[in-house]
Amino acid sequence: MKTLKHSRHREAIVRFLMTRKDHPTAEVIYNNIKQEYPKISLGTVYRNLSLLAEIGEIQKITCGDSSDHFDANINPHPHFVCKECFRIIDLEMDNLNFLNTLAEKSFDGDVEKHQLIFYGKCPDCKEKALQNQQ
Amino acid sequence: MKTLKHSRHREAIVRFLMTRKDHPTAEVIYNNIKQEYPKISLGTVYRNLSLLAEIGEIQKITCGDSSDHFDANINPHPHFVCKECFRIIDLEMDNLNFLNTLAEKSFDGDVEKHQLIFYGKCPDCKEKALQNQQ
DNA sequence: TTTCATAATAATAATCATTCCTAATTTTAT
DNA sequence: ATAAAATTAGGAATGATTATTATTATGAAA
Repeated sequence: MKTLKHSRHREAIVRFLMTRKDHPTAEVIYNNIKQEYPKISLGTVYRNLSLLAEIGEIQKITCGDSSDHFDANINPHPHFVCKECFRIIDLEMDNLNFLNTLAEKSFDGDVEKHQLIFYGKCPDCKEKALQNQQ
Repeated sequence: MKTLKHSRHREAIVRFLMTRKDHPTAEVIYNNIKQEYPKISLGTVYRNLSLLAEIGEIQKITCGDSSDHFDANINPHPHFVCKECFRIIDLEMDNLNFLNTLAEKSFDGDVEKHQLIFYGKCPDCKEKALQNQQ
């Protein structure tokens, strides 16, 4: 197994990700890190994001749009995706681990984790729709 | 709004999808339909899959691997993805619509639907792992 | 603190799924 | 049958992501 060496870039990626609640894409992360480290390359961002997700330090979110999103909050929690503005919102719901147990009762496999994504209209877009009606 | 015209290809795609429980990718669907309609093009498969998903006649499943998968069963149900063989399995669980209600209580948006994917080891891979231990 | 093995990187090419484009064909309402 | 509009094949284009390679940075051991 490969031993990790310290990397400023990787550290910066995690640090940046921890400041954001909106689950940015690799591209967005790249553009932001570039301000601190102008020479960083997009490939480095992708490589480190994969690595970090693999070792479980961050979480990759695949919500159905064209790009993957990343979340520094590895505590299992559901997400909401707005079908209008495509923003991703963390939902604060009670612990849903019981779903894994429930799933395991329905077949013979081992369940380790789950990803739960809700789709609909976010508070902002809901509000805008209401205003347009009047 | 565009009115749909009848299309043998689109019909064949739906018909094929209904015979499968394994949620094939566009590529797999293409290779199978090709045996009945050798001149069909991959673009046609993609276009029709998008269209069918849009009008709600089929369902697109984005589970985190490189390709989208498709399901003719539009009745909401959770999926299981094996982290070893990557197969997708339908889970037969009790109705989980209450999750949408629960989610709506946690913020101000409108929830229309959800996608629930469990990850772990499928029955076959679990069995294989056991045999290798002995 | 030098040395050295190896991880990490920049830059860029390559890959792969998916979408777009266009001219030709099919469908269907009249 | 006619014509408008949807559908198609074939291939080019796009866009996200991964792979490649030569160079640089890191960290353990001497």
